Parts: sequence; structure tokens; C-alpha cells
Amino acid sequence: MSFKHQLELAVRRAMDSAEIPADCAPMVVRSNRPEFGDFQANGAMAAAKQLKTNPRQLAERICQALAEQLGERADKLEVAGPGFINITLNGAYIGAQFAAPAAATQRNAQTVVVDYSAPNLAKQMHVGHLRSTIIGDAIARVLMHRGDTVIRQNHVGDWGTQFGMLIAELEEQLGSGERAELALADLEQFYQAAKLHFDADPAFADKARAYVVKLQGGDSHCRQLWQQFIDISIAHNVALYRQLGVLLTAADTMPESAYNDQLGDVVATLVNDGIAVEDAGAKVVFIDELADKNGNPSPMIIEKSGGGYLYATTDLAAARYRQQTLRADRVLYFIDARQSLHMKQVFATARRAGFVEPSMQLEHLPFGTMMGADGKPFKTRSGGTVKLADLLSEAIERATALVAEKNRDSDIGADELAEIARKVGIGAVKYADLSKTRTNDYIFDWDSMLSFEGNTAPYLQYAYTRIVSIFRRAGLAIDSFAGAVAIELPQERALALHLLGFEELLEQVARDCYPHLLCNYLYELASLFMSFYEAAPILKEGVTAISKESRLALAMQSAKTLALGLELLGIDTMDRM
RNA sequence: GCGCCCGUAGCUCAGUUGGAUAGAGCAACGGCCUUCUAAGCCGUGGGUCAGGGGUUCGAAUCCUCUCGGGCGUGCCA
Repeated sequence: MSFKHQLELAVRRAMDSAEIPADCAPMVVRSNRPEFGDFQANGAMAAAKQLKTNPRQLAERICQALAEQLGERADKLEVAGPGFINITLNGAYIGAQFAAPAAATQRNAQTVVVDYSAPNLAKQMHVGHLRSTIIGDAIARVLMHRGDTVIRQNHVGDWGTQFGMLIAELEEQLGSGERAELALADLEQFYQAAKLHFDADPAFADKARAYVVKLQGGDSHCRQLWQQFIDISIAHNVALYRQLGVLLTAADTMPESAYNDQLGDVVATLVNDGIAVEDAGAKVVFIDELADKNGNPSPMIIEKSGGGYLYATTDLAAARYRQQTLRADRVLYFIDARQSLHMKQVFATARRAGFVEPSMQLEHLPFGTMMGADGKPFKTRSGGTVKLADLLSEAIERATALVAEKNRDSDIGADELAEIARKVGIGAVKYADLSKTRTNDYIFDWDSMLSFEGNTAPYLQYAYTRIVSIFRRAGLAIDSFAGAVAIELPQERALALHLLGFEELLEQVARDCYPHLLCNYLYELASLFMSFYEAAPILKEGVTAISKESRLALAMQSAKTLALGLELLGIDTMDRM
């Protein structure tokens, strides 16, 4: 049970005493100003509105009952303004929370499918894939930490029309003695070559088109060429995931092609149930829930007039698979905001067709576009897409220069410096993205991101190393340290209260799938620690044994929380930097 | 046309189911290192929350309209 939840229960009991209906929430939040105490309960005013009574008097009644509920746990309770109840907790009570960690809240673990990353295997991964990949990964980590069974699914594109062109090109290059690994060493280059070939040579173009049909018809020669291409492409992606510190492996790949043999059945089922109808030669689902103001239902084509299937068909098959085979309780789709309408269509149709049960949650977690400094989609100077591999290389390069600069006089060896630079560079890229509200577009800017000041990953990593350094200097093992927290200074109180809100925060992140909430929490934690550290000496002369133990305990708790929080974001920490 | 999203300090961004005097970082200015890592800390200045109207004890937040921007909208994914 979270710390705040204990307070909510106490306030709610006090509200019971004041005979306030059970549907009125206690609305306990951290106070935004020191003079308003540690927490404030705002529920009295809403309750008074419902009961048509005086809010101030109602708050007084709750406050009196709350005094009995909290007893010595509160130092001060007062009603302020129109009916705020300000709660100042007893310092010893706050400190005691660290000695006896609250029992974990009983909750039903869910089976959650997390659908993220999903690059197209025809090309190299580019910056457009970054957001889905790292946001999805962070949420997957948070859910796992909270005990859910997480099934990662990388719904890669491996079945589009361009694969005919690509395998025809591969066939030619292999024919001239090239090895597949070498031919495909640079997927972007290979794609360009195939495209040029396709545009310049009509015979090649015809073969490419024929190969699409043969591939999808199961021709073994085409299938074998395709498989070579796919294997190498996935290997490229997995290498990037590893560099990026993302959990996805080849085993998490659940490609579009995996649903190929189910698409006919999906369409047949929808037609038989009268959900899909033929219209202008195509099979279409008309969705009334998504009708516009004039009553025109929203159309979703699931089979082309020529007989081919579309990604809507594949997504429907995937939804059914996740229900019937994976038995998921919840499916999270980390997909670009521009596909919102498509996702709504798929969800509505999947439900109407009974592909998913009403109890299964389908959630589209959209995200905005990464923009350049000019406010337009992030591109290279020449206007091309920025390859993910290049982006990461540049981040490490810039971090290497900075780390070298900062450690001019340090005794840290070259290997360790390189490792620090890698963690700082990759962490900065990931954090810059994760710390922005998921649903908004955001401006990607090297200078602000790699200035490594303010709300950045290096600031958090630095805070962590400072704490580790304290323990190293004190000759204490941080992992096994245990000590009593005794609150004295306001900075200690603020830090302690913030630390006690971690569990609650993770609950919110798991529910809403907004990693920036975790970033904001960690940034505030690091800031509070820094202020605490300035104000509260730990290893210096004249610090009493009780203070020292308490401050070490707070520092240890801060380090643990920072390390865990960063790990859940997929960002590495180090012992020194 | 219709639909979805966005508009908060010079810049980049927070702002909880509606809560008290809207907060950070960067940039600017002023302090703090012979003492636990200065990638840090403390302080100052900076706002018509795009605009109008409404709901109420209370609105950046909810409703409505206007302006401005982005995206989507039947045979790509």
C-alpha cells in the first residue's frame, strides 16, 4: 500500500465519521507550498457541493475526526481557505516508513501484450522508429517490475509489395557471386540499388512484381531468398536494440507474415457475419461508431478489389491471435498518433466480430513526431531520413568529447571512460525522448540534449554517482546499508516524502503509459537530493552519529530509487563519471 | 468538407480525477569550491496560460465559439 494511500484511507474514515457519502473521494495530494503542510485533503469542498452544505464547516468536522484517526502521526491539522485540510505529518512517523516498508498492494497481475518498435524490414531503422521503441520498452519494463506477465511483440513489416523488388535484387547479386551478408551490409544502399534497378529495367520490374505473387503464394525459391533477407535485416535491428539497451530480441519478432495464412479466414468470417460487405469490388467494414456528423460510417477496407489484403486485415488477425492464443488481458499498441483512426477502426471491428472479448483492454498509446530545430520533421541536412545507427554514433561521439573534457584530471582509465561515454550518450538520447509528454510532437535538439544540464539523463546519472561516491568514501556497502531515518531539516523532510511517493508514481505510469511522469519524478528526486546534500553534511566533522546514519539512509534510498527508476527507463547508471 | 491533436516565460518543456500566489531547465544577471564529484547549489528578473463567452466557492485544466498550427480521411503501411 502506498504511503499516500494510507493517508487517503484515514481521511476517508474521517469522512465516514462526518457522514459523507462513500462516493466522495478524499482527494489527498502533496501540498504545493510548505505553509500548507505535507499533504492536503481537498475532498471536503466537493463533498460540500454535493451535500449542499457549508464547505468550511464540513472540513472542520472531517478535520476533527481526522485528528483522531491520525493521532500522533500528525503534528498539525488545520482547515484553510474555502475548505482545504492541511496535514503536517510527524517527522518520526515519516522516518518510520523507511524502517518497515509497506506491504505490497494486492493486485491481480495481468498478461499484457506490448506491441512496439515495429520497423519495416525493407529498410534500415531510422529516427522515426525511436519513440515507439524506447517508450514501449520503458512501459514493458515498468509492467514487468510490477508483476505483470509481459509479452513483447515486434510487429515488423516483412510482407509488403517492396519485398518482390528486394528479393529479385538479392537474387541477381547472389547470382554474380556476392554473399548475402555483404550485399545486405547496408540495407539502405541495397534498397536504393533495388529501386534504381526497378525504375530503369522493365524486365527486372516485371520479375519483381511476379516475385511478390510467388512469394505470397509460397514459392520455395522466393521464400528462401526472402528468408535470407529477413534474417539479416532482423540481425541489424537486434544489434541496434542491444546498443540502445532495449529488451527486444529476435524471439520477440512477430512479423506481419506470421498472420498471412489467417487473413483469408478473417475476411471470410467478417463477410459471413455480415460485418464486411462488398463495395466497389473491395471488401469493406463500415463502422457506425465512427460515423461523421452527417451519419456516414467510417470505411475500412480489409480486402482490395484485386484480392490483396491490407494492414487492417493483419491487425485484425493479430488482435484475434492475442485474444485466442495469447489470452491477453491488455494489449498496448505503441504506434504513431497519425494512425489513431486506423486503430479505432481495428478495435471497433475486432470487438464487433468477437475477435476479442469485452474484458480485454485494447489501448492505442499514440506518440507525436520527432521534429528538427526548425519545427519540421527531423531530417539530415540534405533532407534525408536520419538513420538510427548514425544518431546513436553521433550521441556517443559527442558524449565521448564531453566525458573526456570533464575528466581531464581524473585517474579513470580509457576503457572506463569509453563505457561512461556510451552510457551518457545513449542515455541522453533516450531520456530526451522519454521525458517529453508522449502524445505531443517534440523538438530534437543536440545542443540542449547534450548540454547535459537540467532535466537530462546525465544529471540523474551524476546524482547517482555522487551518492555511490559517499558510500565509497565512507567504506560502506550501499547495497547492504541499513539505518534509521530521523527527519531534522526541511530538505530531509522533502526528500523523504518524495521517496515515499515512488510506488504510487509507478502505479500511475503503469496505468497511463506515460514515461515522462517517471522522468519528472526522478528529476525532482535528483534535485531534492542535491539540495539535501548541500544542506545536510554527511561525512563531515561535527555530524552526530544519529544524523549521519539517517542521512546515509536517505542517500541510500535515493540511490536505490534513482537506479531502479533509470533501469525502468532503460538507462544505465555507473559508479563514477 | 469531416475527424483527431496541439497553442503555457525569449527558447525547450512540466502542470495530477478542476484547488490556494501557474513551475522547471536553457539563455540573462548576481553569489557559492584549501572541506562528502561545480555535469552541482543558492538567489534575481522574466507570463493577457492564443482570444471571446460560459459552468462554480474556485478554470491552464470542463463546455462553447473564433483565430493560428499539425495530422488523418476507401484499395500503402
